[in-house]
Amino acid sequence: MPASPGLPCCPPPQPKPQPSNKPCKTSACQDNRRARNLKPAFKGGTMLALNFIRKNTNLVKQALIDLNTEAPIDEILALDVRRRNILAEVESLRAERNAGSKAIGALMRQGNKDQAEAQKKRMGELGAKIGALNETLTRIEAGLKQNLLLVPNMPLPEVPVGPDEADNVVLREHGQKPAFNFTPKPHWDIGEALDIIDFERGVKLSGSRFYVLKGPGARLQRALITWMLDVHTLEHGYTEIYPPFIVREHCLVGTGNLPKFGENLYHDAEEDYWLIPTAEVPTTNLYREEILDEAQLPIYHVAYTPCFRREKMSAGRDVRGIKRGHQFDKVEMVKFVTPETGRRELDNLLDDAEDICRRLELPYRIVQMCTGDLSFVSAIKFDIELWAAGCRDWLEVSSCALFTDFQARRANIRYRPADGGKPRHVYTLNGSGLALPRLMIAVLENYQQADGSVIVPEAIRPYMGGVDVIK
RNA sequence: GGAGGGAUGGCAGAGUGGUUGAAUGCGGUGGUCUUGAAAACCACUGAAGUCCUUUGGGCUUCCGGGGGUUCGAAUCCCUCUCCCUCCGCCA
Repeated sequence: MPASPGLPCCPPPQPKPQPSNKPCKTSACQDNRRARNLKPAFKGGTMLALNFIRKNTNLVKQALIDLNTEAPIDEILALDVRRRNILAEVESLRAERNAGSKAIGALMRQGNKDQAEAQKKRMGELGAKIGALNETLTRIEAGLKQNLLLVPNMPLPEVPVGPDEADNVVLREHGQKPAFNFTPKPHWDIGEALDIIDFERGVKLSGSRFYVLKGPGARLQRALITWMLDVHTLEHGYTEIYPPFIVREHCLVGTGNLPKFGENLYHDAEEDYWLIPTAEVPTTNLYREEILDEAQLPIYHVAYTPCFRREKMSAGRDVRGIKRGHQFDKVEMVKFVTPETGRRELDNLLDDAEDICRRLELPYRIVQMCTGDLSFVSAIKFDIELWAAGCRDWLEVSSCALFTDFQARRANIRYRPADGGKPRHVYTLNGSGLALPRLMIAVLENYQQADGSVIVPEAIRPYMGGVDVIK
């Protein structure tokens, strides 16, 4: 089944490497006024999704079954019919009024007052009619918009079909799980023994699911962050972004976190300020409401940010250790590409994330999400899971996904094709590269020694200020 | 937080109620000229929606967002947002 109206049907061309200091030619850089005064994203992109639903209703409904979810498709189609009927009527009335009003101007200039007055009266009546119809139309369009925002992305044909995570597919496994001649400890024991993770004081400050990193523990995390940013920027061709950690609501609508998943977000009670749950949100929205030049694509960005999540939906899960907190750090990669290159770019993105695991010499595996475990916005998604020897668990440290034009439609991110044709929506992708707490867990647990110390992986030693072993 | 000034097409910048989707300049595209190029000249140059007898044509909407006045709004009124200047506060 097609992922979207713009699904690529032929092998994409070789992606071009992105010069890291390419001059930024977006209109936002030339003049940031437009980027600040945003129109609702509805009129542009989302209408194309509507068009797709209209023409491929059966495909969409089958996709919803595969995704094991629901969306108000029938309501959308009904509203769509009403909308177009009323629109046709309103527009022809408007055309009539425009012509009539123009005639008034001519009559006035001729000094023909009586006829002008009569015409004014007729146009006034027309105006009332238009006003009433328009009010109905506004209501219908608002309803349509709300419903459309609840429709998930369509999975690519290659995504395995299954109702839940049991049908996810482990594609491959890399590296050797470390062998120990002692019983490896979980990271919460290692961290406390080395006095580099302070759970009690974290809870004292902020409650459950908070912790404090201390000394070499804090340094280890900082080293990993800096090192990963260096690898992605210096070797993988990404441009580093330091974005706001607080965004407006429309950004979260753009990436698909809202309106459906607001319960997992922190936001200001008085003002429209939301803490980001991932760097994906500000980074993807960087180019919202813009039309880029095709020559600017692909754009590769990498951003380090803290992430804030309420974990309402995972209450009670993973309460021990640092696996799942309300605040965590992450290095995130985001790509903006042409539709034709989207699928290939995902493989490259995944490889860029895997590269981090390989260089740290950590055992990992790649899991492909089946339809039932795909996120709301993803068309196809691969997770990277690191092996943690202490808790004997595979930890999800990265989710690499292609969103096709789903986010681009919601955030209205487009590009003008090099041949000068109509603007098209870009494809967006992202993947963690990587999430810090779980990466920390894997390092601590896999690199632990019998005496309780932890060896610092060679790749990040230059970033550890001479510390090779945490003891 | 207080006072004032602003927001127009890719950019600059006119436009204070009636063929203004928007002058003019720059940029861009195509053409004429030229051995080639430049210059000059000519033409074209935004987005979205919708309908039709759909390689095309019609209509509607859009001059920061929303609302109002009017037969008719870029133009008048209200409101919000953002930018700039000055004062206050501050990492």
